[in-house]
Amino acid sequence: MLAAKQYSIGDMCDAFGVTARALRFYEDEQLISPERRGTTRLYSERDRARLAWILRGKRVGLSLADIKELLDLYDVGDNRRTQRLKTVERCQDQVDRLKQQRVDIDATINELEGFIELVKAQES
Amino acid sequence: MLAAKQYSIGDMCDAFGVTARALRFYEDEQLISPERRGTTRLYSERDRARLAWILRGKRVGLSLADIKELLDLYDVGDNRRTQRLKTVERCQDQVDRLKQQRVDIDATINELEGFIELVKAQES
DNA sequence: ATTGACCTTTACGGAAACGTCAACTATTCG
DNA sequence: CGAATAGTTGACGTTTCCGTAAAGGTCAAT
Repeated sequence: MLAAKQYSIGDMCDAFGVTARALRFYEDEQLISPERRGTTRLYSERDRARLAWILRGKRVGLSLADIKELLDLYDVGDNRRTQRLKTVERCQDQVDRLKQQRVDIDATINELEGFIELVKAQES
Repeated sequence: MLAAKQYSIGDMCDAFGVTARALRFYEDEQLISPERRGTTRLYSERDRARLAWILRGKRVGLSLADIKELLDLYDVGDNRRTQRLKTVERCQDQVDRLKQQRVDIDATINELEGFIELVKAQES
């Protein structure tokens, strides 16, 4: 047992709604590094988890560079004190950014919803 | 009285933290259209309000094209029924997108904060 | 009249994040 | 075995959002 599932690039595309080109690009940028059987890529559960992270990161406006940095931070748990402080700092920065972004989003939602009501309220 | 305040492009840059290049670009893209005294741009309060909208739109991940569309919708209040329905529909789409984005942001914040705690918890 | 600050237009440049061929290879199905 | 299907690596193209000169106009102050 324990036959750690593997997925083809096509499987990944279907599952996540991304193109193969994008996956290869992420690999070029070192965001994921699937195994190879010969030249063919084989994605593991871990790769899937990372991809999910990547895509969510993108949706919240992180650059691929940001995402790579955070994923790398996740990977190395063996930090020394100074490094760990930097890690925390970088993460905290992103958290702060995201919180501000949430404020902006709420404001935009409110404004749009207000406008929608206003338009709806016009008699035809 | 009623001397409707005007702002130079430099004023706008200072007030909003954008470059003049950006403002001219937005004008090219028809997101704002300040008056001219000769060739010099004069921004009104309305222009300021629009710019605030633009910048917040950007921060929440809208493209300039999206923003232009929404601003244009705001402008024409004189719609007919079918047009109004489309307006509402387009706005609602954006609202839905933003709500999903907020979910993503919350998830990402949680994950990052969890990770921060984890890193902090390591004894040095 | 000259300097300096601020403004103008036009135009080329550039990173980010892929899309889109092209030209092969590897595997599989009938 | 031969065609179809899925995968591979470049290499160049595309869109968005401005940055960055280049080359000069305007106006107040010295």
